[in-house]
Amino acid sequence: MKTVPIRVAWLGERDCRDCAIRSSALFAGLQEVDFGELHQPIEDIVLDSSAVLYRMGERGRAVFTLRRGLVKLVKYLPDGTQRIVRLLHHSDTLGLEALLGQPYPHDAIALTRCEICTIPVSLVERLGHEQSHLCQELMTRWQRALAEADRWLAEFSTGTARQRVARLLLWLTEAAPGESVPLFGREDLGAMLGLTTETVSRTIAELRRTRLIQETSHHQLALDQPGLRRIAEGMA
Amino acid sequence: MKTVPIRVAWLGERDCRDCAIRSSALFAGLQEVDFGELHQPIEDIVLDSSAVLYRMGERGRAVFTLRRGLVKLVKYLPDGTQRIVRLLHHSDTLGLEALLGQPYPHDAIALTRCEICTIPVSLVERLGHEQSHLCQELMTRWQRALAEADRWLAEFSTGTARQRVARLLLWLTEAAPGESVPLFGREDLGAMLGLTTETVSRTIAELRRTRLIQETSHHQLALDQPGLRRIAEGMA
DNA sequence: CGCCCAGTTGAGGACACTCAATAGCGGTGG
DNA sequence: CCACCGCTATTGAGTGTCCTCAACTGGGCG
Repeated sequence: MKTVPIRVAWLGERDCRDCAIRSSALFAGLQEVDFGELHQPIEDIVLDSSAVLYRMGERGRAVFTLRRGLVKLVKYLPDGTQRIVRLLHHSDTLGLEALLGQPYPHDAIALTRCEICTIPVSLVERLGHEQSHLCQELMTRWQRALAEADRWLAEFSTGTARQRVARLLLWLTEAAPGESVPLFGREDLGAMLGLTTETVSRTIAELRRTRLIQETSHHQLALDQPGLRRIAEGMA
Repeated sequence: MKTVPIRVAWLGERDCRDCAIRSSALFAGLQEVDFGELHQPIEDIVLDSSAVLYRMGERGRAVFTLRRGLVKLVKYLPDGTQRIVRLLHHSDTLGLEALLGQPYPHDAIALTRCEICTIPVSLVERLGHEQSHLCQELMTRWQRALAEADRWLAEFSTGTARQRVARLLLWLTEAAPGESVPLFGREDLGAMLGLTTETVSRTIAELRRTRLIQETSHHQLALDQPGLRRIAEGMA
């Protein structure tokens, strides 16, 4: 269990009006006029892979919108082993617990280089009083998180190692359509799937031998999606 | 895959003012005056064990507060096997997805006899416009659900069969402190823990032999909590 | 009374885990 | 520039757990 120092590059502040993911961002429903209120404190940061966004137990003063990259949420069992309970990607929201004044319930750690919007809780609260639409938007975030959690449980903790790995790879293509799939460290994959690093390694090696996955460049994969889908569903 | 007919006993309508779990219920924060608005449409129903509250895919027009009993949320994998993704108990909220106009994402099925408040979505929406406090309350519900989901993943899908069963039994005592623990069918237990019915059966039998659990009456257990805790943490 | 379903138990095998040794890769320093 | 170190990934052998298939038991209910 090692700690990675936070390395943050400040991109400077920007206006949400110009944000590339505005349509899927937290303030999507607000009318133009509202943006006047919030152009100051929102900050846009970049995290390197394996940098820590926040730690479990920290009292949060911000929620985050993930603009680019992948973030893992990590829980630790009593015996010290870690379990990755969810993966967040483009346009997902992190740290909603802060809105309720609660400490963050996981470690949030970047799996790839990430761009992240930092939104102070105070700002959301201020807007929340006037904008009942924001409430709807927030609930949608919660709901999405919950749906992902359920799916995670159903797909990535059930079935053989081959099935789990196949499902995870397919999930990763869905998460970033068109882009090539990043291949994570075996330890992370194991923690996501409830498997040991050795088992994951063997499984990946076998998928490679049978040409269902191919490494196009450094830690980037091309998938045989139909083939993997057959495996994921247990038809192989 | 069999279907169980809904058996519903209508208790008649009642005023939330008198509700026994009002302090933990959805409208906890509303001032007295607000109750005038909502004494009509909230209904209080009773479900027998294994009755269906709602089915996955149904377009929901109500959210539910569980006043008494246990409810399972069931998802079905592509191959038809079922997985119980969460258990709900006293004062939990179900079907929040209906507030977003979405279909329910699971089957909700009573595991014990249940008392459940049915709250029309229209009512929540109506109140939501005036009461920003309600928004906070709703988010708290979402958050609790998510925390449970994460815990579920970490505790009940990891470790040996003995550990999982022990953790689930301990969870059940937490969920209803003081009361005796209900022992579910082996099939349900398996679906909760990602194990087969046979494995669960063997494990339960072994726990019984080693006196860590004892059947006090029909499907009711007394637990050796310290002993089970040792197993749950892997110290046995 | 006998059926039916749920639970139990057994035998055998498959799969994933453990422990351990090796191979590859990147970075550092001589 | 190359040798060395450390870390990650890979591979192997052996073991243990859980799954599968199957037979049997017992209680509840028609």
